[in-house]
Amino acid sequence: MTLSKVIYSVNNSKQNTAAQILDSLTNDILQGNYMPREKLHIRTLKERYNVGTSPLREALSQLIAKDLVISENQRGFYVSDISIDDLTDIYQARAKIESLCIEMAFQKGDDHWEANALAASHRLNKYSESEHIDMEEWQNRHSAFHKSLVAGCMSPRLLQIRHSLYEKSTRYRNLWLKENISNTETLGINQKEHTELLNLALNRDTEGATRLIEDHILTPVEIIKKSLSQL
Amino acid sequence: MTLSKVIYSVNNSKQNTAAQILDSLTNDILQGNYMPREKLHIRTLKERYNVGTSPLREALSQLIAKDLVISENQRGFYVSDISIDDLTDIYQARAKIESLCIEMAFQKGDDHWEANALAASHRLNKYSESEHIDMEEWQNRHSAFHKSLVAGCMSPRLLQIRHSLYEKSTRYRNLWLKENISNTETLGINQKEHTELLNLALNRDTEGATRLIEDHILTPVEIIKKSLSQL
DNA sequence: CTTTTATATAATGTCGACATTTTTAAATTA
DNA sequence: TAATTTAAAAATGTCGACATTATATAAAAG
Repeated sequence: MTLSKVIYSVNNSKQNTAAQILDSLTNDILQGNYMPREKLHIRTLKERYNVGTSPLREALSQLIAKDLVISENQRGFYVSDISIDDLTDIYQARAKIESLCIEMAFQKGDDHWEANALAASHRLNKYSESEHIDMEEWQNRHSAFHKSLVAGCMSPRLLQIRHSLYEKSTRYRNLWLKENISNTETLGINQKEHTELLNLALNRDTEGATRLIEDHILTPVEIIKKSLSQL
Repeated sequence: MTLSKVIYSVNNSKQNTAAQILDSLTNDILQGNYMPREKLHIRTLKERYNVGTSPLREALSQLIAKDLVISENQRGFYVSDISIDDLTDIYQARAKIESLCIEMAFQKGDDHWEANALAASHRLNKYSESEHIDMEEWQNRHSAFHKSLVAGCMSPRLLQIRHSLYEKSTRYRNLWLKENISNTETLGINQKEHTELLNLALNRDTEGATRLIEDHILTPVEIIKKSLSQL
C-alpha cells in the first residue's frame, strides 16, 4: 500500500509524462492512498512524482473529467469526496448498465462469446476453489468473467460507460474487500451466483440474468454503507 | 457559424483560462467549426484563442477525456473522427440510456416531476406551432422537455452519462438539422411523438414510453447515415 | 476578549524559453 | 526514376520563473 512516489517506467514507454502521472495518480486515488477531500498541492505533487507543472496539471485536468478530482479556480485541486448517496447512486447505475449490457449481449452474442464466457467462468471457478487465494488475482479473474459476459453487447460506448462506472466504484469496493478479504463464506455465495449467471447466459434467459446481475452488483452496498458510516 | 476566435467573457467570470478555452473549443468542435480528424496545432490555437501553452493543453486534456479529441505522443492533437459505426453506436446507447432513465423516472417521479414535464411540454408545443421558428430556441425547448422527463430518475450519474452521450451525438445531430431545418413536416411528426410521450408519462405507461422514446431517438439515424455517406 | 484591518507568507495559474522529436525538403546513391 | 540518406525546418512536450490570488499571521480597534 505504498505511494507510487516516482513514476515507475524506465522511460522506454511511449507515454508522455502527463499520461504517466495520470496513471499513477489514478491508481493512488483509487487505492485510497489519498483520502477523499484531501488537498492535492501542486508543489507537493511535483516533488513526489518528480515532474514539472505542465504535465502534472494536464493529468489533474483529466482526473477532473473522470470525477476523481475537483478544482476551484485559484484554490487548487482536491480528491473528490465520497458519500453514501454517491455510493448508492454509482452502484445502482452500475447495476442497470450491467443489466443492459447483458440483455443486449444475450441478443447479439455468438458462439465465440459463449466460449469466452465459459472459459472465463472456468478460470474463476478453479481459482476460487484453490487453497491460497491472492486477492489481486481473484479480482482479475472475477472482473474478466463479468467482462466476458457483457462483451457480447458489442457496444464500445456502453462498455466504456460501464468501465468508467466500475472505476468510480473502486474506492468504495476497496472498503468491501477489506471487510471480506478473509470471509470465505461470502466468497462461496458469490461463486454460486457466478455459475448460475453463466448457465443463464448459455440458456439466454434474459429475465433471470438481468435480475441476478442487478442483485449481484448491489450485494456489497449494504456492507459498504456500514463501513462508510463508521468513518 | 464563425469561430470563437477570442474567448468572449470580459474577465469578470470566475473561470480560469483553461476552463474558458475548454468551453470555446468544445463548442467549436460540436458546431463543426473544426473537421473530424483535423489537426489541432498548438501554435495556431494559441494565437487563435490568445492564450499560453499551459491552459490550452489543459483544455485539450479534458477534451481527450471527453472523446472529442485524440492525441498521440509527440504527434499532437486531432479532432476525433466520426463514422457511421460510431453514429450508430452512440445513438443506440443514447436510446437505451434515455429509456432506462424514463423507466426509473416513472417509478420515482412525484407531482413536481409531472408538473415540470407538463410545463416543458407546453413550452415546446406552443413554440412548435408558432409562425417563425428559430432553430436554436426550438432546440432549447426540445431538450428541456426531454430533460424534464428523465429528471425524475433522480440519478446524478445516469443523467451525467446521458448528457455526455448527448454531447457526443451533437456533431451528428447537426447534420440532421441541416437536412430538416426547413422541413416542417418532420417537425410535425416529431411533435406528435412529444405529446404522446407526455401522456404516457402522466399515465406511467412504462412499456409504451420506453418503446416510443427509443424509436424517437433513433429516428434521425437513417437520415444522418445518408448525409454521412455523401462526405 | 472578540472583531476588524493590515501585513506577510504561501499557493495557484499563466507565460515564454528550451530541449527533444517529428516532419519536410534536399541531396546522394543505386 | 525510385529509394535511401542527410540536413533543415517545424512542432511537441517539459521546465522554471513570475504575476496574481488566496491564506495565515500579527497588529489595531472596538
